[in-house]
Amino acid sequence: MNIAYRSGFAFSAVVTRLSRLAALSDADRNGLRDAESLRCRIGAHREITESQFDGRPLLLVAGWAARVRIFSDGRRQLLSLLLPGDVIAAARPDAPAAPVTALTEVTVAPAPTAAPGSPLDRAYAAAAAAEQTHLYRQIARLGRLSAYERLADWLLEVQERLAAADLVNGTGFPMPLTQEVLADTLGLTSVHINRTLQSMRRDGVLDLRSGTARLPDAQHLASLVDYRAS
Amino acid sequence: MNIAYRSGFAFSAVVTRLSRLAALSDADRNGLRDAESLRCRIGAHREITESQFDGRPLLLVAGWAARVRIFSDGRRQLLSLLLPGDVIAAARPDAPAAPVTALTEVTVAPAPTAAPGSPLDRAYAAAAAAEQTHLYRQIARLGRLSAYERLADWLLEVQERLAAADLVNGTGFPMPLTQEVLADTLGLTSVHINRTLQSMRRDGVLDLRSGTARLPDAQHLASLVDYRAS
DNA sequence: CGGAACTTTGAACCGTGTCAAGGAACGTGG
DNA sequence: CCACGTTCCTTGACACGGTTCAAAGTTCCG
Repeated sequence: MNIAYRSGFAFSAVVTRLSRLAALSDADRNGLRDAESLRCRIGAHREITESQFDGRPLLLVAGWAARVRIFSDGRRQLLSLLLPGDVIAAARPDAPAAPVTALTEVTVAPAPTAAPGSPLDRAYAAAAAAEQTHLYRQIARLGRLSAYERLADWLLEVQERLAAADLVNGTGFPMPLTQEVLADTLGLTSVHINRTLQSMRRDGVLDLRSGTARLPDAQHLASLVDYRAS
Repeated sequence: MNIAYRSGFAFSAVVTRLSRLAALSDADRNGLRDAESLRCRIGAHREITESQFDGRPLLLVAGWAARVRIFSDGRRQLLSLLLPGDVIAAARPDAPAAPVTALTEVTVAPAPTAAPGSPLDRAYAAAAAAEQTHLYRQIARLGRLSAYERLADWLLEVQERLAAADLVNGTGFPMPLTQEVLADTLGLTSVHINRTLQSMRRDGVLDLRSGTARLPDAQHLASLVDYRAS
């Protein structure tokens, strides 16, 4: 019962998130606590591999990460965003090169193994299902939405996902990505991201300063992209 | 042992595909045969729901299908393509509206349940993993590739996936989609798909006639999109 | 105080969309 | 077997959203 544990805010994102996916048992919660003691910090821009913990899946305790595809000519696309409380599935050896990269400084811990059918197991399954939903949404975003709409839809998704880990409060939510990373997420250029962000600010639908975002009119953004909250 | 079974080519796509994902046991193969007798045909443009077989996942025995997102203003995006041998996972009730639609006439059968750890179970898991890989690839395609590149990458993917079900032969492979459906797959317009297809034909890298495609220079297409076959 | 990383701005350019119309292919019924 | 309607494919002219290139401004941090 060390200091890190007692102050333990860093871990609460994981517990909060997973608890909402399935009612965890005490055994599950203890397993998560044990895993916490093994947590480790990874600097921004570093690659995250499961090798730290002999190939087990990881829990993203704090910070933002993403699965990234880089083309040989330098083009880059973020495939899937990983937020605190998300599970980083073990990469299959045959998988094509799509490493997970830390977008900010990141804290990870090994995911405790769950007994089949246990609440924790169901939470993992629900997390995997949620990730698939995010992939579908990203596809629709890239395929059919304009730059303004892509940003609107993405901001709504991030807000909702962070809320699931209790990381949204009255003043908004953390948004630590640079405009260039945002561009690689949304399939645009950083120049155009910049212009689009400004037009959202002008419209009074976005307040983004010093790494914190607020959506004063989420309703309106949602109507732009016919968004159904889950 | 009815006629349909003995001539049973329709089913071999499923068995072929799953056998390559994991060495199936005889019990698994028998289960697939039993499932076959329950197969049912669904017309093009009809929605495919699991309700036909009390909510169990389905096997796509023949024909093409896709998970589709339709926006309220009519925009449409195909999220994930389903080819013969693919597993159509049961939709979770909380899932956002992304129904599976038959793109051609389609034959489905209920997926036999697999004992945990059995070869069939591993085949299902591998199929799910493959689907996730396809989603990542679709994201990279939509986010960072030009129209010409998107088509090249998509054609290569389809060829490879159909080959996994033994549906590619010397004369090419089936490609029954209209240019409009192709547009909704690749996030483009049908007019632009048309122009891009023509330019591929002019370049001698695509032969597409009467529902059959051939890629005379797959190598070159692969180099365009730095493609690594799996 | 200096440098690196990030954001902002402008002007020109281009890939893709839009709109509109005509042509080919295909199935269906007389 | 032809006539017809429907669906799909093709083409042209033009518009526009987003990119490119280049440079200046800002913020942050050592």
